[in-house]
Amino acid sequence: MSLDDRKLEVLRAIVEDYVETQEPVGSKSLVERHQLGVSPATVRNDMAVLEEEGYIRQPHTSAGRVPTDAGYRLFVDRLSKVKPLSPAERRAIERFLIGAVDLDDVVHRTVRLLAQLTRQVAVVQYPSLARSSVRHLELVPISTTRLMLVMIADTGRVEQRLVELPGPVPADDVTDLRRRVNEKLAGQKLADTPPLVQGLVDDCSPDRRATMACLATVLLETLVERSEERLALAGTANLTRGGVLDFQGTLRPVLEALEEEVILLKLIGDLEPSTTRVRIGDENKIDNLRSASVVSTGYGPGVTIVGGLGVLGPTRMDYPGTIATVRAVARYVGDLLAQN
Amino acid sequence: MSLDDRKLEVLRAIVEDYVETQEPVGSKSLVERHQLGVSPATVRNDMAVLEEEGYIRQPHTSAGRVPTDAGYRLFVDRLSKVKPLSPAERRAIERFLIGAVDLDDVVHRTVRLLAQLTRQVAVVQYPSLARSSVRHLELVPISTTRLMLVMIADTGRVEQRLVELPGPVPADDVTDLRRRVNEKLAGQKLADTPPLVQGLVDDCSPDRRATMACLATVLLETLVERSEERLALAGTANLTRGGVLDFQGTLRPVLEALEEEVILLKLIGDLEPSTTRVRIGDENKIDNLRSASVVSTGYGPGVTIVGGLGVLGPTRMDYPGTIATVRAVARYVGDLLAQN
DNA sequence: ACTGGCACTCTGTCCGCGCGAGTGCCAGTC
DNA sequence: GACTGGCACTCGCGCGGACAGAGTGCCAGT
Repeated sequence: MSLDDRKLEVLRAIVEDYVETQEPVGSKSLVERHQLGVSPATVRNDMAVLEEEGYIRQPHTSAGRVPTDAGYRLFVDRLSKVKPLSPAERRAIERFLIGAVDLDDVVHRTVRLLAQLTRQVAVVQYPSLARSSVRHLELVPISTTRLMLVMIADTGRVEQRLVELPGPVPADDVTDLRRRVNEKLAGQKLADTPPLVQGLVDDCSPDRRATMACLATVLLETLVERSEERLALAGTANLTRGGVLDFQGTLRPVLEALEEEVILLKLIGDLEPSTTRVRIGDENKIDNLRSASVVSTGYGPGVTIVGGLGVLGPTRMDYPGTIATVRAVARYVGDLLAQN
Repeated sequence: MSLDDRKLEVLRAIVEDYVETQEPVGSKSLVERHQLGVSPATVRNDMAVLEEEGYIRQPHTSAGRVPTDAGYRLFVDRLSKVKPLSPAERRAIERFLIGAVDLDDVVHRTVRLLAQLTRQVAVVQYPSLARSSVRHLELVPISTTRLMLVMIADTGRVEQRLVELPGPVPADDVTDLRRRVNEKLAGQKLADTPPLVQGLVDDCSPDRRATMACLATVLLETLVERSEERLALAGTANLTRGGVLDFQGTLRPVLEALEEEVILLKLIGDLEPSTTRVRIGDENKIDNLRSASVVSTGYGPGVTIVGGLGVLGPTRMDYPGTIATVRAVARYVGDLLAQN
């Protein structure tokens, strides 16, 4: 049995009402609040069908209906219209992002902005090293046998690592190392560097090889293995919004999930399609987030994507509004990065 | 009326039982669980006095007693013995901190360790810039009119900022700038730098003065104003431990407070006395944290203190254990920093 | 100074009840 | 055939009373 237009309309009404009131919605109140042009009894029949198809369910016999994950899915895919941002929101975004002085600042401002606008938990991934190029590598002597390696990426990220050298290295040698390393690696995509690093060691004169090998190890760690991504998080207090009603009674599992960077990255960091992605309830495949939805998208200067950002909230969330906000913020951040 | 030894013993017993069971403790169960050598009736009299003095209170008439903030205070100051760490905990600390590769890593591992050991929310402040010295300043050309300024502090912190120059500057000039800046500032305490920065501009030849002035502005921001401290946070999920019982029903205010870096810094960042500090309930002067206690201490290589760390939990917390753990972790972190 | 006993108070819980919202179904109507 | 009005039914929820249990304060006695 396929769903005709009115049934879809009923589903949309249920989702909208439920999101707003947080209470199971019944047939009578539904026809009162929306111009469906039919009687409650008819709506009831439609509801029965929608329930059979798995889009809505009753918390208890003889209570109103509540959308299921599948119901939200259908709503997001086919029923919701994009909600344009209010001018006030646009202004808020602009005001908030102006005046950011460096990458850290941009990321922090963005994540707070997102949390504030969506009134949900916001996550912003730092520009991914895997998608960055090396802009410059700097070697700073700390002591005779220690160097600080500083890598500056074109996305603005700066990573540093301490290098323990096998023996004392004179200042001139450091200068030489710095030159060689930069000649070889500057401008390269991080992903392409490993063979080049190996080349660096091979090209070295034997007496310096040990030093270079040391440096190479740390370089590889910094450039590749350690490309473990960084994140910023804000708005956890928003989880307490809907009372304890959302998240089936306890925030525990959600807070736990939010502490795991790996999990968050999986949620927002899957950057393949450049479009906005919505994961509803079970769809995000993480037990702790059974009753949470994630709206995420990629961002970057121009069309390239260097990182992800998104928000997490109860499945019962204002999808159209959230999607619009996430998109808008991502676009503004992209523009901001493009200016650098 | 002063409190004799037995009354203090009763208070200690009440605190210990309440912390453990989370339930108001009555006179009968008290004599059962502790060898007080007197009858419940006697204990009741003592309790009446303790209540009069404000150390305990009854949630409702005819319920057991619960310690007040003042009760916990007295307990912490005079009644609790330091609880030595278990060998397992010592091992956990060592294992956890070994293998940290850089400052970020140290801080993150520490904060997670603290959260795990105390089963509470942990906060670690990055080594304060205000207490650091400049180790090296690096200028990296990004474009002809842009420099990246990277400051490396002796505590391992690395700060970067973008400098917009008034006009194109040739590479040689950058080298010169770098040399001058380092000659003047390297090795100086950050707090002492402002006059030196001014000197840098004054000493400059007129044609380069505009550039140097630009750089100086950013330097000052980076070195002083922007000494806004950084923090790491972990273990928020532990807030949900005692059910919703702690924190009078809602985590909301606590989560909100935890999002405010300023507030957290005030809590753990007051580094004057090098001893461990315990702030109980109202004592921390923040409305949102009325029902929370904070145990914090400073850490640093050797005897100097470069930052603070601590944990936050319900006033009903295991003070002796928490204090011991916080101290131990701070000492280990200090040792770790000293090695650099 | 401590103790045993007693009356009292209060909370939490369980039960039963009635209300109201909401449903499913069915017969009737357009 | 699709929609509607009506009706009986089901449940969750809130309310009030009764009850058990824990804990107290007080007092007289040792």
